[in-house]
Amino acid sequence: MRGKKTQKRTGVRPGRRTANRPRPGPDELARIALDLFAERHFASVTIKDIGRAANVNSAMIYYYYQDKEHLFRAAIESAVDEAFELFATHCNSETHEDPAETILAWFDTHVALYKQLRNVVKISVDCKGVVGTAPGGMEPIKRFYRHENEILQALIRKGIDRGLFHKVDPSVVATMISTILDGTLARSIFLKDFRMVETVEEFKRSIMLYLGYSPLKAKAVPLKTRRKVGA
Amino acid sequence: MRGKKTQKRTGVRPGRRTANRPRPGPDELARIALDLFAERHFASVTIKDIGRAANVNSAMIYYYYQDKEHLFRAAIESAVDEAFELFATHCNSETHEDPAETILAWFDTHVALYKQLRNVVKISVDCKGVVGTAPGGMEPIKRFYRHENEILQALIRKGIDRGLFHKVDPSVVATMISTILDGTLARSIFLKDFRMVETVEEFKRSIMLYLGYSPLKAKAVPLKTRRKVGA
Amino acid sequence: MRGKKTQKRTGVRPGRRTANRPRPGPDELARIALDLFAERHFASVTIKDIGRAANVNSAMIYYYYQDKEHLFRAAIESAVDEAFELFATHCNSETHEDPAETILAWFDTHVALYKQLRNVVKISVDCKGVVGTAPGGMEPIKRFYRHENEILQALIRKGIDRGLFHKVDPSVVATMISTILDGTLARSIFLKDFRMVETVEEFKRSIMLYLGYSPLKAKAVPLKTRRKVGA
Amino acid sequence: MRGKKTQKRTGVRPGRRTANRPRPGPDELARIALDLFAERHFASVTIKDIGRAANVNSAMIYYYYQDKEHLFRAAIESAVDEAFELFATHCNSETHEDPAETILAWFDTHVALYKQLRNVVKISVDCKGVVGTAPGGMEPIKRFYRHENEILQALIRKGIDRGLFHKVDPSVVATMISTILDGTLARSIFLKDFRMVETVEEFKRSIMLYLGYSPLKAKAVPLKTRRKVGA
DNA sequence: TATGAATGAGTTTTCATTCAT
DNA sequence: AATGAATGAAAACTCATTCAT
Repeated sequence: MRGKKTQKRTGVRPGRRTANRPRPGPDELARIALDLFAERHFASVTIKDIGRAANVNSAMIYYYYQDKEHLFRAAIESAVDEAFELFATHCNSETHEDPAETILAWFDTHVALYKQLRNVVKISVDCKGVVGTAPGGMEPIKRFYRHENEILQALIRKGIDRGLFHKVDPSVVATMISTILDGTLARSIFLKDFRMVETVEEFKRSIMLYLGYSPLKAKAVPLKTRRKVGA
Repeated sequence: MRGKKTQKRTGVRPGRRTANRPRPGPDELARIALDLFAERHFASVTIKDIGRAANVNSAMIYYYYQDKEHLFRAAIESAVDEAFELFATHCNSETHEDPAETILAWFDTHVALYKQLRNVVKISVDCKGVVGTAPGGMEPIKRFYRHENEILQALIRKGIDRGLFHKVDPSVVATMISTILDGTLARSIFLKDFRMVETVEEFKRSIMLYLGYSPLKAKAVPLKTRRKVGA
Repeated sequence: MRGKKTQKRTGVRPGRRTANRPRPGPDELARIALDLFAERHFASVTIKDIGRAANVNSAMIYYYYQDKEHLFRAAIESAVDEAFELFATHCNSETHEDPAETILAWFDTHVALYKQLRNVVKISVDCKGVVGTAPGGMEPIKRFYRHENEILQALIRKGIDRGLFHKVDPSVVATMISTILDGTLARSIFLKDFRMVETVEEFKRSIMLYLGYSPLKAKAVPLKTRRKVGA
Repeated sequence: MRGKKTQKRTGVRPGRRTANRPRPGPDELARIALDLFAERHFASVTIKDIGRAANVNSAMIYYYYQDKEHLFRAAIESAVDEAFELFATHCNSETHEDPAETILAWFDTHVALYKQLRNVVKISVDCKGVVGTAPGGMEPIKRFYRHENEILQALIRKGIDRGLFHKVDPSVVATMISTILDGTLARSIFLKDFRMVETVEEFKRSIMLYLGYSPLKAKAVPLKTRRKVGA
């Protein structure tokens, strides 16, 4: 009991790490964990798995995070943040005059980046089972969908204002689009033979039809920079 | 595979604790397990949980099932079977002449029974993480979606044949509907404030629009050859 | 992930135990744990230690006890019960007419059985640090000391009633005796060279002096008509 | 052994965070650790706890102490030293001519300072479980009790010499007093409703009775400086 | 001196699974 | 069929201790 614990342990001693590669901090950890949580499930991913994936001693995880669950929450936030960044990038790069085009590009973005975006869906589905009824547990999820909704609503409102779309309820249509994309991402999780591109292409058409949008109307409006008039 | 043979359906059997309720056989077990798996997750549900929920000694589960994973597979099948039954019931009760009406009723069925039907979505999302790459692991899921697709395709084809719908690709539209419903069910899992009824109502409108369906056309069709037209 | 868990583990399989010796139930477990807790400390005793001492797989402890702390509580109760039994045996066997003799025998009992009785003291000292402020955590301890106090008070009252003792406050003297015995037992824990027998002998003398008891008085009184002789 | 050499007592030293408070040296560390060890238990107190309590990076503890156990030993010594200081203060301030008064004051000191003094008891009880059979592990404890015994013996001998006390065995009575005080301190640890003042008051009376002391005898002796004739 | 980061060796606890009866 | 008891394997989490800086 006494001296036994004092003995120098042979072999590798703690406290080294000879600068192999940039050691992951809490954020990298969360991002790495996200991938695992999205692929398997909170309960199926072990702390050691995460440590291994991050090339970190698994005890380090507790240095940054109180808990596996706290890490999970950080991972959710990470997923949401990542999605927000994608959205931001999208909104900046795709500054079409025509809101319809932006919406269509929105669909395309989901197709192109479905691997990242479906993480949000996967984690959302798991989330309740993990955080239970803990206060604020579902917050990031809600935040994500609220944000997405706002973006879409704004676009729809813009289209209506310009007389490009029917006078639909922007909130409802935004939810429809979001729901369609959720369904698309969900499917891509569990159905290997899901023809995402093809299906999304039809969804685009369907939504435009629903909005009463025709490229003709858009063309009628004289605008300076107009690229890619919807195929 | 699921051990139906072993199950005695002969009502109350002799024994000590007969008074309480008939001992659950493998099928009941799978159904009970399904609820738990759908609510939490494969890895978060213990065999004892299932035993407790089924009022059965957890060792008994191994009498019927080789494995927790085998039970899971049975649970999936159970979910799929249950969904199929709902479909069958739906198809029989809702024998509308007009395929559009049947499709619309299809949406309504999902709204009405979303609690059962979303189990399929939830379990589908989890499935890959549980059965991994095991052969046949995803079979029931695939079967489910194939079946749903067939039903929907048949209806769409019928509509096209009767000139009620545009000449769309039945397979694609079936997938669209299915995807929309998946999105709807998925959302209902993790978004408490999802306005399912409202949203689905618009989806119905949107799909009908996409199919080029108007009630007028349907009424225009003469009534004589209208009994039991499709199967 | 799939079949790996199904594989038959070679070597010893769970579920046997070929009737070597009577397997300890929860009570034996608590008693065995008591010895370890009394010797070391709650936090220094591992569940494996207890399992080893009881010749039981340490997971079995969780079959009977929710928790290490619950086991500790059971161990306290076990210590208290054991002490109560000793007290009961003592009271039955030592039915002296003279309460002074019973009190003196009480000291002797502590000397004779100090190894068991000091467990109560040791565990009492540790207790607060383990159960914290949990409700009812200190209950058994309190119960023990209340019980001891009642026994001693009754004896003192008897002595006073018979005119053998001064009119002291029975409650206070009972506490004094109890405190002396605690001190004695505590010392025996950490001082190897503590001369318990000798010291207790003097304590006996001291207490009798304090009570104003002399064997002469006791003997002087004829045994039948012994009611309230002294003033 | 305890690293007193290393400690700078030169008030505030230069450095960054000087403003807050002087960095604790090994002695302060030991004293702070003592409080924690006395309140919880060696094994329940982490090095980080101690660092936090001392407002020091826990790694610094290893700068002063080889080991957690070494720190514990220093804490014991600290407790013993602290008690010795109290004793010394007591002996100096309470220089009664009459040894009985000094002994009575001794009891009072314990009542007044029980919070510090019971640390010794608590740690003594824990000690064996921590240092095991390590050589010299129990030394400070033994030293403490030997010292206390000497003080008390000297007083008793003085009383006997002056004809104030019966011719008792000074060693035994010293042990009795010490044991009573241990019992008192021990109780105060685990029994909230222990009436210490009241009980100790009776112990004082009891011991004086045992010693055959009466204030009258004391008064009979002419003495130059006599303050505070026992109230 | 000081400190943040790192680590190996536990410790408690859980659980699928099996066996004797 | 049924069940209580048993077990090995792991998982989450802790912590004394050490190292680079």
